[in-house]
Amino acid sequence: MSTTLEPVACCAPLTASVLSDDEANATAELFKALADPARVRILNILATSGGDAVCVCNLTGPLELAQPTVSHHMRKLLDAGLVEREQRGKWAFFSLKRDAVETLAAVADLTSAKGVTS
Amino acid sequence: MSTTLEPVACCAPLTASVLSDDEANATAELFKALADPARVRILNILATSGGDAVCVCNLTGPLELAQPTVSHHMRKLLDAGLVEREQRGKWAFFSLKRDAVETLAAVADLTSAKGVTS
DNA sequence: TCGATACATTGATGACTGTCGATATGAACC
DNA sequence: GGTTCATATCGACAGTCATCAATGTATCGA
Repeated sequence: MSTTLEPVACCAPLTASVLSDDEANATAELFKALADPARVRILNILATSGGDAVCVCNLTGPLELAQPTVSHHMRKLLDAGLVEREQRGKWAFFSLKRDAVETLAAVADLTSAKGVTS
Repeated sequence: MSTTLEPVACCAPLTASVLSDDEANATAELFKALADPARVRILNILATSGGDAVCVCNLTGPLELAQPTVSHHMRKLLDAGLVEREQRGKWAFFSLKRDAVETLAAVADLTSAKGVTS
């Protein structure tokens, strides 16, 4: 009965499907955009603003960060496709991009149990 | 009619609830654990292995990374609470931690529309 | 006990990232 | 046109991170 309990070699063929480089990179990039407390707070503010766009001057205060820093973070979120930018006069308004957030939720689920879906 | 279209000041009171430092940091830490292509692939391999634990020697191959590097990534995932470690003789087997993945999915949803529940 | 194997840890290095002051851009108002 | 205000970009700095060679630790087989 020692055969099944302690395999001589653990390195089985590993039939699991491995993500392609592009898929893994894209997923990591998406998570990188969220891997910072300031950006997490920004997205939370946007999410809890009832769908309305928020201008940068409304973010520097709660975040306690300098204006260039906030601008830097907004660019990251913009590049990741998580937010949208809309110019209103002097002000730049940002809002959550719905489909991107759905993608995020999907990827989070993908991490848990995808790759075997039919 | 110019009053409502272009506000003199955009900086409204901003009633949105701001995440606490601890909450934002914890969320960012969780995403940091996923902000790397290698770790994304590792989780995907663990997820697609049908719930069975996978040993490190099954990871170095597909990941094309040196053994210390894989060990480094496993520690990150372990610290984030995303995986569990089980020693079987010489081998270290890792498996996905179910509740942690559920937390991840919850946080991903939190980012989209929490703070107004109830 | 000895050698081999699997994995973790250390130390070093190169690359990336968050932060902010200074400056540039651009729109609104006089 | 000139001034003011909101935002973006640049440049610099400090801190973090991914990577791997070398080494340490622990387990198994002989």
